[in-house]
Amino acid sequence: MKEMQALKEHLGKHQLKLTRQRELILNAFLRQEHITAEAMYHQLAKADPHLGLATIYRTLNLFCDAGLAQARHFGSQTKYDNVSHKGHHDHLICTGCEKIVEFENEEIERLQEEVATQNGFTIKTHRLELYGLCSRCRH
Amino acid sequence: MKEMQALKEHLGKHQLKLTRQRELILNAFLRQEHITAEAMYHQLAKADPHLGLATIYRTLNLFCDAGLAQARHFGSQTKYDNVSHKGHHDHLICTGCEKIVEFENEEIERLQEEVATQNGFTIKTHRLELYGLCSRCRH
DNA sequence: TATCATTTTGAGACAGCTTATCAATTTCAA
DNA sequence: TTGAAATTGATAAGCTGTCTCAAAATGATA
Repeated sequence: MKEMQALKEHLGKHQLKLTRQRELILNAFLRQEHITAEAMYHQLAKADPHLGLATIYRTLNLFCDAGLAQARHFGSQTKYDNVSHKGHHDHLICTGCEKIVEFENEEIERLQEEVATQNGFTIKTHRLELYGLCSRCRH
Repeated sequence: MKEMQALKEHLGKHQLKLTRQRELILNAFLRQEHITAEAMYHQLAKADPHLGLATIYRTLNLFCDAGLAQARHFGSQTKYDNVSHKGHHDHLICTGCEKIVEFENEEIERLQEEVATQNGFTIKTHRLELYGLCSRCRH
């Protein structure tokens, strides 16, 4: 599993340790496209009733540092996106009803690469969010 | 000033009143491209030391309802964008040295509109961030 | 201009989400 | 196996934003 390898590499580089909790949370996280800490807390309560919410937050933030996850703030909550499902999932967000529609557009991706190259950058990940009103909320 | 007109129109339609505070906050807001409630609170402390933070929040949210402002959640804070400023730029962010390069790409913007239309959305604003390494940090 | 129902304000209490604290536990290199 | 260092769990604390409510301001009406 390449995500586990990536995590181990990050841990090694930063004198961090691989724990049972981190493995557990990573496995659960990889099954998601995006999830909140709170949702993961409830989801993992069965597997480990003593797993603390703080540990979930710490670990998800660790995944962000390791490049496995990306935090997205919406409303008052933070959603953690699974980066391995991403790059092909940008978001259309309705500011009226908070509905989120995922989309992919290869042409946009290509132009992003172009812009990056022009500026001497090598893209690792990106975030594209379009905010507006869905057809229902426009009326 | 057309923003003041728009505000008055909105107030009239909703049985709301024009107050000294709302005028003060609007004038300050129009000078900004985007600002947080907290920042505006400090900025206006000189003009009116008794202006409450809750009033700032209420008023900025009112501007959103009136279509003058657009709230965006950024990190743990909410930024209120001045809708009348349209010089929008996107960001290239180096994860090595945290350098930020601003760019604009009309083609990407056009494609965004296209995607939104296909999904029945009307875009009000967007956010595009490309994360990667700049030429210096790649080595 | 005076009246007065309605809206708004300011100050602080409150609520939701996230992070900090810290003693106890776990990891992992030696 | 040992022990320094990192991590955990439980909870306190912090931060941002909203709610409450008595007092003040607004503005339609007379």
